[in-house]
Amino acid sequence: MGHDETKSGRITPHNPIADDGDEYQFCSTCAFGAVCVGRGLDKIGLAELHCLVEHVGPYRAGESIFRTGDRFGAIYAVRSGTVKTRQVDLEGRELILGFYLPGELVGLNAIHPEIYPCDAIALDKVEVCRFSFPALATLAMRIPQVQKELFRRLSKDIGDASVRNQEASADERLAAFVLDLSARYEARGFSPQALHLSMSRGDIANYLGLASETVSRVLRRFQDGGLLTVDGRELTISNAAALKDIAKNLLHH
Amino acid sequence: MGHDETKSGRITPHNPIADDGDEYQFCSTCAFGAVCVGRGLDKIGLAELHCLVEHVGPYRAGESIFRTGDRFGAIYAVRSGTVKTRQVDLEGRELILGFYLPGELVGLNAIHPEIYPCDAIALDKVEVCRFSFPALATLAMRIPQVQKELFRRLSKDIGDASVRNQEASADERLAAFVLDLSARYEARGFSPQALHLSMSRGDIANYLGLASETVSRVLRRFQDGGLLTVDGRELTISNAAALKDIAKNLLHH
DNA sequence: GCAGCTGCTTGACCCGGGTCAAGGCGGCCA
DNA sequence: TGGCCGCCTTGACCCGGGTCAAGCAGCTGC
Repeated sequence: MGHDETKSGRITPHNPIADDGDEYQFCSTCAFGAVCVGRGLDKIGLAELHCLVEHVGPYRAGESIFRTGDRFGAIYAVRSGTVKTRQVDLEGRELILGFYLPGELVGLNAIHPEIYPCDAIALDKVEVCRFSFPALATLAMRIPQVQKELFRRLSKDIGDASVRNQEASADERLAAFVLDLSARYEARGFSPQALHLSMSRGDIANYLGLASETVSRVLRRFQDGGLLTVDGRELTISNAAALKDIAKNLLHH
Repeated sequence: MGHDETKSGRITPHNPIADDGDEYQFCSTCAFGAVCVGRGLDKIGLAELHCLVEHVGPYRAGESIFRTGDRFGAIYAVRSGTVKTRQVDLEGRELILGFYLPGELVGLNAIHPEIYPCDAIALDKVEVCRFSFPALATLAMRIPQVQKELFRRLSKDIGDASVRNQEASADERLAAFVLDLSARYEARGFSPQALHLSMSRGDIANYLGLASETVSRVLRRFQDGGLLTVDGRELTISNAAALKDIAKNLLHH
């Protein structure tokens, strides 16, 4: 990590901010940054991103990062832990919109209404990076990769949301949910087989449009069929191929 | 279109592009332009948008504007007619993602995969404006309103897509669908009471996750209850308040 | 005119999964 | 250590809406 790669004509070897190692270290733990690095954002761009980011947290399970109706000012990248977003309808029923793992962006759906349309709630100990949206938009005017990355992330969320709209059996939904989580963990360097479910069965059910009893029953059936093992909130996938076959119509890969 | 514009020092008084009336006329019929005007895009910005837009069509009912797997290069604004987007799954079943009325943007979900993830199909005679996305992104780097409008539209589509994910009864879905169409027509200057459904019952059913028989039955029930009148594909809303009450949990306004 | 087709409507039946209810299993605090 | 509370599981029952099937209305072409 302590390696300094002086590109072009850098001449301030002792300046900590000039230490690329530190930059990368910072960004390898900060999700959005990591993506930018991966996608070719250069070191100067990275440094600028670095300047406008603000570390927030840790939040404890149950605490809100933002709430419905708050004025929109920033998007958040999850650094550690898991966040859920939810709406509460007129009758007080909860509707889970999504779960966000480290490296994922929360709040993109608030740009349009300029008000957060949902609550973002920590499911466990959570740390986030806060990106002031006006500042980010301004940076995007100067750095094409930043703009491109924002467009890409926004577009991706549209696609992801539409996939969920499909009518599908409980088995298909759950298989797809498990595989989706697995792939997202894997993309972040975690094991794709052994996953920890930070959310309750009730949250999963709500998110998938099922009853929590159904989630229990289907998981048991999957376990009896040798597709996976569940022990409380620890889940181990043992036959990914079979799960993929069940979920094939929902996989957007 | 044969107009040439010299930006910054404008010195060509007889140049048709300098005629603001023409510009606005153009954009009042071109959906995206209209929005830009409404949101304060200045005349110079408008002229630049004008340059990169390309009129395409008319398409006849059933023709594709783009197809699944085509390389992403542009987004489309509907000028007239109605467009549906759909995916076809492995078993050949269709899944309707959305319907697009004049003034609405199609193709935003293709930015991320860089491949159109769905087909866009004309439901009747359709004309569109084609915006080269690279060109639009470049313009967005220079004109904040263009960038902002793109972010806004992308964000809005995320919110709209998530709303549909809710579990809801057939009555709620249909009431919300009718009211949504009504509001979108009204926003474009059409009557909010008397709507023409360009899509088949099957398409509506598919979009809402219902069977077409159910759509028929619910519409009949609504008609018997005096909420609306249906005659083939002509629909007249007679009791919007009652519909809103049925759909209240799905209305995102 | 009639045939044929496609989209819509209506009825009869049935099943996936929601609901209700009764435990079981931890985890936390006194 | 015990009692409580939240989460999870499992069983029994039931209903909304899907499916199947039959008829109907409007359109196009011969």
